[in-house]
This record gives sequence, structure tokens and C-alpha cells, in this order.
Amino acid sequence: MTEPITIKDIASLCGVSIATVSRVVNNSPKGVGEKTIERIRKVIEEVGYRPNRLAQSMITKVTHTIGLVIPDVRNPFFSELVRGVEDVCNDNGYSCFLCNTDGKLDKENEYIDILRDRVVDGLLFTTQNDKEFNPAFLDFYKNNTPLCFIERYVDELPETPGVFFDNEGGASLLTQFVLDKGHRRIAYISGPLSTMNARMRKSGFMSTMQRNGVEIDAALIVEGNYRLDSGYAAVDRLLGPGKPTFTALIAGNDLMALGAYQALVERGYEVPNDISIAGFDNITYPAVLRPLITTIEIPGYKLGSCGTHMLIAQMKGQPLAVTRQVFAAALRDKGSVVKI
Amino acid sequence: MTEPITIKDIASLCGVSIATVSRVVNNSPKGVGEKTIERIRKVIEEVGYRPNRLAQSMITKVTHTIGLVIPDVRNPFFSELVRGVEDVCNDNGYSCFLCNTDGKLDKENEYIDILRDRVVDGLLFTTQNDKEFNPAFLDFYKNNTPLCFIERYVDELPETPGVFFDNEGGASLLTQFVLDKGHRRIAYISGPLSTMNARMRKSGFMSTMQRNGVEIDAALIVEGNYRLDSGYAAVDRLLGPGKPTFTALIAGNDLMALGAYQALVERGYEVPNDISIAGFDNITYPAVLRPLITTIEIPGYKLGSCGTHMLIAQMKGQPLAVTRQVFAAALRDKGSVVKI
DNA sequence: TCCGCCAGAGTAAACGTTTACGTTGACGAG
DNA sequence: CTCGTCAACGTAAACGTTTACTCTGGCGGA
Repeated sequence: MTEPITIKDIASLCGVSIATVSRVVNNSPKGVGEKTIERIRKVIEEVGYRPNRLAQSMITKVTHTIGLVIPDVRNPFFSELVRGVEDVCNDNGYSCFLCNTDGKLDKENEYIDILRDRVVDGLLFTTQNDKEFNPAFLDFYKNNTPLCFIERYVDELPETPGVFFDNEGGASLLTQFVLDKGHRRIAYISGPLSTMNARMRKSGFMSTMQRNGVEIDAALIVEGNYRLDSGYAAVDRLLGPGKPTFTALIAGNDLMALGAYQALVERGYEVPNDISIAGFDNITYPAVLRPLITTIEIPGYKLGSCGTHMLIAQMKGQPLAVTRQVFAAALRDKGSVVKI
Repeated sequence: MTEPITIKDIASLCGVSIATVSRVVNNSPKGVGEKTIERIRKVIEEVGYRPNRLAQSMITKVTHTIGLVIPDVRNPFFSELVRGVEDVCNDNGYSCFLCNTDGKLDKENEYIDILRDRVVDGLLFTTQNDKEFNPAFLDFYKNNTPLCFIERYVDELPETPGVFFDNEGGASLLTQFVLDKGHRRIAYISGPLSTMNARMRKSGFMSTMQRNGVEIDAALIVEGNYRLDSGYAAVDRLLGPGKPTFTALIAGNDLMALGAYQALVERGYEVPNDISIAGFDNITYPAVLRPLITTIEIPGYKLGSCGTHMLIAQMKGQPLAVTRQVFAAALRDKGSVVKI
């Protein structure tokens, strides 16, 4: 019920003009005497005055807020990422609006409008769907609103800054690991090939196989949708009537790897002794839970924090040395791939 | 680089005053002719004008933003909660600032200041630590800034609205379930008793035992810290030199239950055949992973969405029918408790 | 003594809205 | 014809800041 204290209150309390108060609040270069500064500082401290950021933003046109647009916080990869973003924001005096789109184009659009209305200084954007292009981005482009993509490949905006994960390199690393264990007949369950990262991972797999002079059997390459049951179903397609024609299986993510694991076990195969399994994501769970899947870790926190740094640099008008930063993959060997 | 379109632009484009434009934008009760409305609407549509929310907020003093303060989004319970909050916010035209405090008092304070500076309309607050009271809340109280606690018991502000989980009832439900399976010697690993919810859960356990006329052996009650390893360590204290003196074990959360599980298995006991185990939280993981723990589900999403509804009601000036809403517990039987 | 300069401070416009209040003109009643 | 009424709009103040510009007085140099 008590009205908030404004700069006017401080001014009249100190017997100076609001301009003077404003100067000491922003400790502007000069123009205020030592003792005046002292006096004003003291009063501000005493009454607990804090400038209204809305009013500041009205005139400076910067809000020190950013929009973070992701499909769903509940996905552990994104909650890692969100935390990375928020930490860096906070360290730099920014606040962050969280927006969940479920990967739906209309929600993406809605949030873009909302965030523009709220005059965010920049936008951090991810989505699972990178087929459809959202023309609203062009507005941001025109307005010079800083933008940073996270693992999103948009042909229409090739110059837009972004942080990426080295999907191809990760797949390569994992494939080489499996090959080095002696496997030659390797099945591959890809993610939906409508997404760029599924294509890149598959490409990493294929090229590594070829580089090692290993023949690729088209019958061992199937497409899933990144969900548990699609991994399960994929095994049905991979397994013919007789003995399995492969000794190892790589899935485009851990969820599908787990689904495949379940299917294999149910069909009487032992993992990893009969068939080795590997995945992507390093989805984590308490150490006690089994099975563990050898996997490629995607550094969610790092992608978030680094993307935010890039965004902040842009907002500060600093030219970016590199507009696209790609993060290397790391292998997490958890024993689900064995020598043959 | 292009300057954003303002209400002035629309006004001059239509040859009317900005007041008239403002009226049609907010479709104020009356005072504008039909064809004028049409004309202005059309121009607004054509040029894509959207009012600047900062400017609106300056004068109306409402921002349609809220602050959401939690310990860490990466904790699955909180990411569920966050999603619940954000969904309800979005449905009601609010945006939400996400703040991670790691449960640290100084970060809580920092965010409270930040959010006040940003003129949020309301605050949704959780923390893991409910021993220390933050005096900054009193300011909110004085300012009549709507506040809603989430599972936080603050003696100093008994009237503050909040949403709660029925910890005691949940523990009761779980204990009764275990008792009904025939167990009488039941060990209990509580969370840190500095937190209210650990105390409440323990109390639910104790009272249910007593209500059933089952004697409580003080040696079977130990305190952990909600972490995996504290569950593991607790088993060492519970297990004497000879045979186990209990047939079932209830932990204050699933993580400790998993730690206890591991310890028991390593010591050669079979779960659940030798010893049954139950926990709290319903931490979820892909269906394939083992073991599963019979548990009490804490409805994170619901707590978040309901808390947000309560907050919005307050912000709209609607008096709350109930200031404190407590959510019932639900049992998730996953087979880790068996009959004896 | 006079002038110029500069530190220290104030004045007022501006940011993009909302809204209380004022103005205008058409129209109907008397 | 006159007056009042009301719909349809305009005017201008206000929100809490920042900042370009102006003002004042003291001091040093010629």
C-alpha cells in the first residue's frame, strides 16, 4: 500500500534536483561535488531507494532482459541448458523470460510477439523442429535485435549467431569406439531425418564406417523418432527370422537405445555380451539404476551459458569473433559396448 | 535499425489523436465511432503495430510479469513445477522471470531485489531451506505485492498464501501400505530434520505406526540429507552385526531409497524379497531402468499451476477463498514392497 | 578590473502509453 | 429557436527516469 520511493523523493529529501540524484545513481562521469554525492548516497541507503527499471528502460530503450525459447523445460537437456543461460544472465545483470513452445510453430510465434512487446534485448532460441522457418525472425533481423540460436540450423539466416553441438563429430567418435572394439556389423537407429541433428549424426556414422573401410548394410539402418518405443520397434525391423545380423547397435539417442535394449532382452539376447549398445545424450539417473548406456554427452549447460555469452556480447555491441560456436562431443563409456 | 512503430504513427496515419487509437487498442467501453474503429484496426493490422508494454506498465503500474524463485531447475521436481507455472502464466497473459537460488539466502535476497526493481506483479517462491527467514518478504507484505509460497512454511508470515503437498498424509499413506503388507519392523530414513517437510513426513510415519499399535524402535529411525549417498550410509547404521532387525525400509525420498537399495544389495540382501523398500517423489526415468521404487508422487506440475492461479487471483484483486491449498498424496506401487 | 572557464548544479524535453477532462456538433424536445 | 444531451473525438498531464542544454558563481590570468 505504501507508494514506492521515487527519484523525486530522494531529490526533495536532499534538496537537490532529480538530475543530480540520477547522476549519482548512475555514477555518471562528473558534475556532482563530493559532499553532495555522499549526502545523496546516504539518503538513498537510508530510505532504500532503488530506481524503477521500467522507467529507465523507457528512455534508454534497453531492458536488460532476454527471452529464452525452448520446447520444454522438463526435458533434462533443456533444464541443463536453462540453468546455464540463467546463471550467465544473472552474472551480467540480465533477467530471463522462460518460454516453452513444445516445438509448436504457433507457440513460437506467440512468444516471439510477446517478447518483442516486452522489449527484450535479445533472444535465445531453440526448437526441435527445424523444417519450418518462422518469418518472424526476419523482423528481429531487421530490428537488429540480437539473436542466438541453440542447435538450430536455419538456412534462411545463415549468418545468425548460434551455438551448436558437433553431432557429426560425436557420431564419429562413438562409431569409431564401437569399431575399435572389433564390431563390423553395426546397426544404426537414427532420429527423425526431418531434423538436422539426426541427419548429422547419421552422416557421422556413415562416414566413419566408410573411412574404416567397413561396408554399410542398408538393412541395418532404420529411422526412429527419438522416443523410447521407436527404439523398441526398430529392433523388430532389424531382427530377421534367424540370428541377428549385427553385433552392435548405435541409436540416435539414449531413449531409443533403452527401447532397443528392452526389446533385445525380451527376445532373449544378452546386452552387451550378445549385442553391444550405444546412444547419445548421456541422460543421467541415479548411479544405482540399470542398465547404463555408453553414450555421447551433449553439454547442455555449456551450450546455454556460451550461447548467452554470445548474446550478451551482441547486446553490448561487441562484434563477435566467431558467430557460430560448435561444441565437441565427449564419450561416456559405461560398459554397454564390449570387445568381440 | 528500423524504429518501432508507435501509437503516434498510427494516429497520424489515421488522422486521429493518439487517445482514439489507444481506445480502440484497449477496446475501451465506448467513445469511438464504428467506421473509425474499423479504419484504425485496419491500419494497425497493416503496419503490424503492437503497443509497447513498458510504456503501458509505466502508467498502469502493472507489468503482467511474475517472478518464479526456485533452488534449481535441474531438479526434476522443480522443472515439473516450472512448467506448470509457465503454462498458467502464458494462458493468462503473464510472463515469468526464472530465478535459481540454489537455496542460498543471499541469492534469494538478490533476486527479490531484482524482481522488485523490475516491478513484477507477483512472486512465486520456493526454497529448500526454511529455517532462515528473509526479512525482504516483509517489504512485499507492506507493498501488498502478491506472494505465493510453494511448499514453504514460514512462521513469520502465517497468512501468506501458498500451495503445499500433504507430506504427513503421504507418509501416512505409504506407511499404511507397508503395514498392510504385513510388515511390523519398519526402518525409516528421514530427510534433514531442519526442513519442515522432512519433519512432517517423519511425523506421518510415526503417527501411523502408533495408530496401528505398532511399536517404534528408535534404533530404526535415522536421519539423512535427501542425497543418494546418505541413504547408502544410513543402511550401515541400520544394519547391525547380525541379521537385519527390519523387514521394510521407508526413505524420505527416492534418492535415499535408491542409495539404501544399493547398500542392501551389496550386502547380499535381496530387494524386495528380503527387505522391502519405499520412497517419496516418484522420480521418473525410462521404463526400462531398474529398480523401480514404490513411492509417493508429489505433483510438481499441479503445485506450480495451482500456485500460479492463486497468485493471479490475488493480482486481479480477487479475494482468495482459501489461502493455503494442500495437495493430496498419491501412491505409486512399483512392486518394491511385498507381503510377508 | 574584467573576462573566460569550468565545476556544480538545475531545467525541461523525451520515452510511449493511459485517462480524466474538455470540446465539438448533431439532434430532439420544448 | 434555444437549450440540453450525448456520441465522438481531442488535449494534456502523468508515470519515473535520463540527458542535452542552460545557468550560476568562484577563481585564475592578463
